Amino acid sequence: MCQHCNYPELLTTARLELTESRLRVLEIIGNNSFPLSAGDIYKTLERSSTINRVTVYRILDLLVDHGIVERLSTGGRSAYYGLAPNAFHQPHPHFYCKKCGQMDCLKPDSLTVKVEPLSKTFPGRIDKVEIRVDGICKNCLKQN
Amino acid sequence: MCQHCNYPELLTTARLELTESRLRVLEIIGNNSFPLSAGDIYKTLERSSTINRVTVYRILDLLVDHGIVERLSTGGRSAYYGLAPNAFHQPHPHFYCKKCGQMDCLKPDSLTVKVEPLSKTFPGRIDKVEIRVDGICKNCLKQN
DNA sequence: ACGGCTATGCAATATTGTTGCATGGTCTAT
DNA sequence: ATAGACCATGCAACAATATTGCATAGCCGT
Repeated sequence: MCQHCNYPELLTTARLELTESRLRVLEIIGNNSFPLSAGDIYKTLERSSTINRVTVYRILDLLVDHGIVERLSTGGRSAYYGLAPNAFHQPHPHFYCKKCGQMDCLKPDSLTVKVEPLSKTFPGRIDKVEIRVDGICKNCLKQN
Repeated sequence: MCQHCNYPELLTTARLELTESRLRVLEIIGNNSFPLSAGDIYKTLERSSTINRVTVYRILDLLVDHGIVERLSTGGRSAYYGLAPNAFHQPHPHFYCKKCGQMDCLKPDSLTVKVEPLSKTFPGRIDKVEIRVDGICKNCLKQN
């Protein structure tokens, strides 16, 4: 849950038309404390009113392209989405539970990496560094 | 290309039946300098003799479960596979080119992360830490 | 050689994501 | 206010990736 982000403003600042669907997608992502899959987001939206699955994918692509939302990979099959780093959100690593598929955010300083040495010598363009911890979450450990 | 790994031995040490198909899958992964997708592996195998796509997926799952092969996520849609860290292979980060989908291995010490502080306080089980750099590779940069 | 276990194949299905086209709404310039 | 252009959304079909259930055939220990 983000106390600071103004979602309509995030959209308009990126010069994106402010539509009901886009705002709802962004709110779901921003108000959730952990990243969600496209399917999760679609199902949540569907509960309150109808929206097309394709529209959700397109909005997600759009938000990612404009740097408002971040697409995260998991140890599993589908991508997860969370608010992209901005003035209120530092980049941070994630934890993926191999058992239940839940993805959690870790504290920004719990794991850090120095990119400079690599970026000085790397011949390509570096856009971002993703750190993901895989394992079994507390809850799933208990169940065994 | 791995000069040190004995592939049949890797299989038998893990108490896995040594079959032609498993060995071929493992050799393809081990002899390649960068991780491959399941589809890549399947296509390569198909060129020399027939094998079922499902068999490839099952062998990959098996090798991952037994810690011989490592499943890597990408910024893209499918998982990639490389030799798992062992006596001859240190864990290392990877680079994923968003444009061509090529996945490359980076030097083990090019980016490192200290896990201990996290593992001391984290309530779940930590199996591995994956570091992936996303961007555009040298070749794709040239093409623009 | 026999019985059981395992690896593989095949077909069907599931999941996730994408594309092409139609429609309807919004914005801008007149 | 209206026309034209543009854009967001929906719908259907498709594409890529992965999984499941069941059949078969091969291997292994007795």
